[in-house]
Order: sequence, then C-alpha cells, then structure tokens
Amino acid sequence: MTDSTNFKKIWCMVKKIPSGRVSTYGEIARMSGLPRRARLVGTALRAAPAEFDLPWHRVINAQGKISFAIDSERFKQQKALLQEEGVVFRAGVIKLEDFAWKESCDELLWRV
DNA sequence: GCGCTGACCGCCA
DNA sequence: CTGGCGGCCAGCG
Repeated sequence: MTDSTNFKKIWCMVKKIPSGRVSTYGEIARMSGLPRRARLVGTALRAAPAEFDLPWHRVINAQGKISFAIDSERFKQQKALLQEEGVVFRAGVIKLEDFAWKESCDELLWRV
C-alpha cells in the first residue's frame, strides 16, 4: 500500500470529474478512500505524467479557489481551461455545488 | 534516518 | 473577510 496505488486511485477519480464541473482536493481524497489526505491529491497531480490527460484543472481547493499563486502561469492556465468549460468565477471564486459521480474506479483498480 | 516543503483542510479568533 | 494552528504525510534533498 506504499507504492503508487494511491496515486492511481486519485488519478482515476479526477478523470471522472465531468467537464464544466469542479471538485476539491479533499473531496477527491475522500472519494478515493483516503480521507484527510487532500495534500496527497496535490502531490499526485503534480506527479501525473502529461500523457494521462487528466482534467487536473477541475480540482480546486475547498474555498472554491485555484491553489496557485494568482500571478503564476499555472493559475492563468487553469482559469482559462475552466472558463472554456463554462465554469463561472465570481470575484475569483467558484461556487462549489454538491454532485456525485455515478461511475466507480473498479475497472481501473483491478489493473493496479 | 531527518528536516523541510507543500496544487490541503477544518476550526477558531 | 483575514490569519494562525494543528493535523496530514509523500517526496526530496
């Protein structure tokens, strides 16, 4: 359980966030069976190879804000991607709404 | 092995 | 609203 299994679970959950919606680090952690490990989600996204094409931009923090410095490239990129999907910012904040994925990560998990 | 650094979070002042 | 604190713990010197 110390290998990259956790990363895979996290990547799998992130991949399921629908376009135009967002989720939080903490939420992804919980849904991946890793409660209280929001930081690990950030670590996993940072380590994720670009080829995975994960919708990493759909993951924001629990305050509805992007977790990058306001003037960083990453910040601008994430904001742009979200706006392309129709995500609305009000004073730099995204309104968090509850929603649930229907799919699980079983298919990917047995591969791990 | 050890200390430091986070793409975090909830709680309280 | 902002700020601090403790909890969390994998990665990287």
